[in-house]
Amino acid sequence: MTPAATAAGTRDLPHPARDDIRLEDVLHALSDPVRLRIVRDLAADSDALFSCSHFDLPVTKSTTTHHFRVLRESGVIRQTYRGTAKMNGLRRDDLDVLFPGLLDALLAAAARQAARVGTG
Amino acid sequence: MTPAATAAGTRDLPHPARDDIRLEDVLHALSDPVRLRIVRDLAADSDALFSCSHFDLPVTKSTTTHHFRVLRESGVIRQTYRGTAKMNGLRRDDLDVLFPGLLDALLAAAARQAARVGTG
DNA sequence: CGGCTCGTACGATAGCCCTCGTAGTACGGC
DNA sequence: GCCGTACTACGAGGGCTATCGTACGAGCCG
Repeated sequence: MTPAATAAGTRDLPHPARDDIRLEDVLHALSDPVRLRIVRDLAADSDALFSCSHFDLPVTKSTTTHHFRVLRESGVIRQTYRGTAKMNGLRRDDLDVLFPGLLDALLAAAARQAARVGTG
Repeated sequence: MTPAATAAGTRDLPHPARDDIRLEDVLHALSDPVRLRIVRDLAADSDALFSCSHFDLPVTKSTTTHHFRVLRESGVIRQTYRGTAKMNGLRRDDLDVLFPGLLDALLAAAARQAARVGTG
């Protein structure tokens, strides 16, 4: 009902401000295998936005919603409605300002482990 | 009672092998403020080994033991007995081989946040 | 309008985790 | 040998979390 939300069915979702993003929350969000995989997939095509249903995760839809919310509330991803779909994208810009090099190091570490163990 | 442990009171503690260290476990270990602080303190004097009681943590001794064990079992620190004291050191060598640049990025991120928020 | 798909909300359950207190073990010094 | 120090083990409690099922709202298409 907010005047800003009147435009083209764009419901807003609560995101933490950049300065409210805490490192512990980011690390906790990424310490779950399902969420780490989501972030890796999002980073693969960094510019593209994927809907929640685009991912093939070994959990139900309810749990998927939960994981995406954890990622959003920790400041790792940005979610915007596009019609009935919810598009997800990394908050790479904000994370790079707050913690330069961290995201790349994390993604590289995840990729390295996936190649080593075969979990990706 | 093992023959190897007979030498000079060196009780052994179970550490994960380098190839058994999992990124998710490392991130989970570091997602706790107390443990993140321990790691930051250990990294400050990277060569030195500190006993558990060296740290001034806002938790009891039992909880401190618990946190050090989580850090050890996740592969972040190495613990060795030295008489009655237990010396702690970062496993920087192993972590750098597994995840190059990750530890430095994490420490830099933690330092940056501490400077920003004043939690350090 | 009717139905379809996408995602949410709510409740429930089970497991994990942080915290602590108390009791106990290992080592060093007197 | 005895005591103090450093740390551990065990058990308990309280809270968070991951997971699910079911029921529901929001937008699109015919």
